[in-house]
Amino acid sequence: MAVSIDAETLIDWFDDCGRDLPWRHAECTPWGVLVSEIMLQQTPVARVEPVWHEWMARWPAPSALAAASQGEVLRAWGKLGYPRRALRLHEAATAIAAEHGDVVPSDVDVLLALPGIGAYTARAVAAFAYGKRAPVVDTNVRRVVARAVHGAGDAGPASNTRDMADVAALLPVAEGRAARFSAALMELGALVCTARSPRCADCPVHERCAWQRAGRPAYAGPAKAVQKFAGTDRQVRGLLLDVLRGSEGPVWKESLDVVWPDAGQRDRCLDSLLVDGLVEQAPDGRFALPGETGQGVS
DNA sequence: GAATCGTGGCA
DNA sequence: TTGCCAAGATT
Repeated sequence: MAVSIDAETLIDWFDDCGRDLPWRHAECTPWGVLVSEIMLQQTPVARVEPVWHEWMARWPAPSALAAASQGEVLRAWGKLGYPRRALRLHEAATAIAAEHGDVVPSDVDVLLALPGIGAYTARAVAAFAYGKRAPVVDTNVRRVVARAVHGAGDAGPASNTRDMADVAALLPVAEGRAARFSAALMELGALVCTARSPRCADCPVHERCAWQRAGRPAYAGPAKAVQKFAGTDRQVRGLLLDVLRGSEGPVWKESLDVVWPDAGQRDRCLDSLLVDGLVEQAPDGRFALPGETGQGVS
């Protein structure tokens, strides 16, 4: 019999200790929740919060974002990272405005059909914006479940089907409680059951924690792939895009060439940015953010 | 399943 | 200083 997690104990802790984040406020719209979830993908809360506020003031509904140009959206995305998220969110907003009456869908399968929305985000929106009962599995939840339920030091490689089944088995039956529990589970992983040095002394569920009972054994699974950054295409693409974000209009290639010494890698990255639709080239040969080549849309 | 895709803070 | 890590999605 697998160890479980007492939902009410965890929810009580969440009520007391959960962070007061703006997208958790009662007056936050489903659109606000969706924007937050996209921005928070692989990105720390502290970096997201100010940008999220700007976006909500500027684009309070999907149709408002849809009316903006891709360049404006990329500029407003700033340095949150993974800028393709911004383009996909723009696409999703366009679809929501055109096909869903400007209302963020509440159905998981409908959400999954939108660009940039995967297994996690679809269920997070369904749960946090609409109070639905769905297994919301992110990196925090996977770690908490690995420890509290399975007694492992950390989660192994992600397996969507297995991980969601694990979490589904923990969810309270009542819809409202399930959504609250999901938020609490994530928050526990973010604040207490952290990756590096978990604060077990402050954990509301440590009494029943399988990892605690097993003597907190070290993680025994396969080594996690460490992502390099320095010298990768990701870094070069970031440098190139940063030039365009910081310039008023289109720039000549010389302005882009200065950001990286290796011409081969530089050109390859510029090509990939063009392919991804993150950069456009004007007829005169200059480069700009999409929609800002000075040639109009038509 | 594995690789790829940004950025910056912190131990 | 440097490696690890942060509310993933897509191919």
